[in-house]
Amino acid sequence: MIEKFLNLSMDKQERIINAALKVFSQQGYEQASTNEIVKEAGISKGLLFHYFNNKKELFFYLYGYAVEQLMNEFVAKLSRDEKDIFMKLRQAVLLKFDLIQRYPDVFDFLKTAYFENCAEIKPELEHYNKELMASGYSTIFHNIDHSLFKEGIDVTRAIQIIFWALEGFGLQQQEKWKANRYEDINMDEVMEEIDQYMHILKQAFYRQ
Amino acid sequence: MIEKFLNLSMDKQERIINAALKVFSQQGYEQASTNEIVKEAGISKGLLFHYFNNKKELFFYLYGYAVEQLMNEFVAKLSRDEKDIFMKLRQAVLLKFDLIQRYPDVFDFLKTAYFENCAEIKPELEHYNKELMASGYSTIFHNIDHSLFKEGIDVTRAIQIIFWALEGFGLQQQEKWKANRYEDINMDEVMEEIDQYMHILKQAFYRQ
DNA sequence: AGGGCATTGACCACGGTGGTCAATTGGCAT
DNA sequence: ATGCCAATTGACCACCGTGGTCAATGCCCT
Repeated sequence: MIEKFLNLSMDKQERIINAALKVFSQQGYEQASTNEIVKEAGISKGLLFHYFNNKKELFFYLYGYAVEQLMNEFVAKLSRDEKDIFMKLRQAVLLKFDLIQRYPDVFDFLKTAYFENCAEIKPELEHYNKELMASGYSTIFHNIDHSLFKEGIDVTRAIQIIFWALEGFGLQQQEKWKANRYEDINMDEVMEEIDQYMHILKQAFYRQ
Repeated sequence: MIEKFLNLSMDKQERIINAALKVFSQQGYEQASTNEIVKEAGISKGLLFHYFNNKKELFFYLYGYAVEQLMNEFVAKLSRDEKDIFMKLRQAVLLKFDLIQRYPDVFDFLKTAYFENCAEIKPELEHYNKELMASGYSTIFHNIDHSLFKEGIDVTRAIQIIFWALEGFGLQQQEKWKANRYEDINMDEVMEEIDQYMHILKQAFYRQ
């Protein structure tokens, strides 16, 4: 079944994958129609169900693909031995923005999958999602040097605050970007803005 | 049409409103079925369409109701002359949690309405949502005393950070509460946790 | 008794769904 | 050329739930 799909030429695989990612991420599992997917991919309905037994199987194949595509790169590129939380988070954000720009549909798919509500897939999905988040967080927060912080500061909470600040900033940016296409974004400006926030927090929390 | 609805006894109005709020907030506009709403409200289909011309009209009536119920109270209770951003945000969060507990469905409705994607209502809705957020933010950030901050600090960004920290904390809590019923929550513990974060930020940003 | 509003729920046309399968195509070995 | 088999098509299916209607009924007041 699915071996047939894997024997396809790479670009045909990708055409189908991208079409499905797009439709699922725009409509959510239940609303996403296989009709729209095949139209978007430029193949016939029959062929899709020749490769995947049913909608659910297709969805979870995509989920696996997306996780592999994004998370593996994320975990791989985030340097394991960076001990400065600011540098680490800066790196993580940069990487995240890079991934969003390079694989917008993959990223969106994972995001909507995270909030998926459909009963048919929710339980299974929730389990995977938890693992995913946990591995992401551990990659970020592992091996952080607490001794760089001012004495008497609650380091765990301080780190949490730094993280929330970056998360908030990220969401604010995404709100701004809704209209624009990703290419038109001046990443230098964005990073400079981030660094301003980091600077404030560094002065607040780090030994001078 | 709708005058007939307004002439109903309060508790019947509320039964219908609550049913509709619940279904809309759980399923989103398009997925929400009028069948389910009337079943939940314990009335017949015909009656619903006797009060509201169509689904859309019902939805926007609910939206107005929800805004009135929540925002008016929020704006009214948030003291206009509090100049300390920490006190103001503490008040705002407390108020927000209180509203979530007292009107969970109303709150959820507004939240899902904010992320609504359905083309039939999105444009109109987006407009209202923007106004809503703007008025909320201005209520919070108006009349803040910048002179309480340490010299040389970028106050605007510092305030932003404080806000993001609280927002992040709030989201983290909501994640935790997903399982629990709102009544089982120990609000004192939550507030104490908040105060710990506030304390850290205060030390970081305020003149001592 | 009867006028008139509140209320019912069976009914409708419709659109779209996930999935199937007999028929066709296309490429390759003979 | 021929035969063969896998890749591919798209018309087709049964099904479901939808938003909305409307003739009929219930109920209350005069």
